[in-house]
Parts: sequence; C-alpha cells; structure tokens
Amino acid sequence: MINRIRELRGERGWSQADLAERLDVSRQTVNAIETGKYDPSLPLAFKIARLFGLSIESIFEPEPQAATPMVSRHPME
Amino acid sequence: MINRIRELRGERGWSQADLAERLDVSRQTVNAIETGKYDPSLPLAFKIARLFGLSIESIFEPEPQAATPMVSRHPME
DNA sequence: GGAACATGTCAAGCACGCTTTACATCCTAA
DNA sequence: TTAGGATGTAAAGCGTGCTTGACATGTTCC
Repeated sequence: MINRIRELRGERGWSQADLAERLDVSRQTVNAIETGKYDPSLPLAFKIARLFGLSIESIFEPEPQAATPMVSRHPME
Repeated sequence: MINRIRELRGERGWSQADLAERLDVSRQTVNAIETGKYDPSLPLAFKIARLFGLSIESIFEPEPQAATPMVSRHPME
C-alpha cells in the first residue's frame, strides 16, 4: 500500500510528531506508515483522510499488483 | 465502524461464502466484519470497495462518535 | 562545541485481523 | 423426515497495528 502522507504533511510544514499528535497516535506509528513498514487500520485511515480533507482513495493506493502466484491458491483440492 | 456490506451483498444475491471467495478471505472473516466484530484491514477495505464499485467512504462510516473520555488522554504530564 | 529538533529504528508487549477446524441453529427442498 | 445451504460462533494460532521507552544520526542555531 503506497501513500502520500509524507507529501501532505510536508505541504503543511508539520513534523511527524505534529501529525502524530493531531491523529492521536504515536510518532513511531506515523513514521512506520510513512516508511511503508505497515498500513494503518481502517479507522486511522479515515482520521488521516479527514485531517487532510481528502478521500482515502486519493491518499492511499493498493500495491501496483501483488502478482498472482504461479501456484494454486487452493492446493490439493 | 459501521458498514453496508450485508446490504450490498444481499442486493447481489451472494452468500457470505460467495463474497468471501470473491475477496479471497474466509467466510468467518466476512461474517465477523458484517456482524461488527472487527473492522477489515485497509487493503481488504479497498478490495471490498472495488468489488462493489463504490468508494470506501460510501461503504464504511466511522462510529457515530467514540465520545471523548472524561479523563485526560495524557495523564500526569 | 553544545542544545534542540527531526527522523529512523529497535525491542517488548498488548490487541486486533485473519486463518482453520468445528459445531449449533434455522430454513427450505425433496 | 432427512439433507443441504446459510449463518453465527468458538478456540487456537500467527502476523500485524500500535504502544512506550530508548538510542543513533543529521541539521540548525547559539
């Protein structure tokens, strides 16, 4: 999942700590999401979208494509 | 987090198992999300929205309001 | 040089998202 | 009446989302 959070935060001149406070999460959480360590929960994604006044779809984008594996998704059936 | 999944699924005449298969998750996951036991991950929310051809915002809605607790969120600081 | 801030990262711990297996109930069809 | 589908729920297990605390680095400003 790719996101534009760092860009949106930068436009507003906020530090990761500033954003974390506005979202009521830890600074490490903001950093982990920006650096792609993990995706936010759906409720947090809503908070982020509302804070920036944008839709979730305009901030987050599912991975280019988690290519369908060469093996069956339902082996031995 | 409130969602309209059961309604959208019903309109299409799909069982929970049908929907689960289309989303590539277990039937219990669909059931748990419909019955409000937990919220889907952000990637699954995207899958759901795309399957129904709707925006995430038009399917999910953050709780009416998780009322601000009477106690400080940052005690002893 | 030293203080202060911004960012990145690690570790431990807890709660949640999702899995498989299994069982119970309800409803409809034959 | 029995079989089958649809739904609800439970337990155990694994990985992720988020927390606090801590430390390292780079930058800026005195």
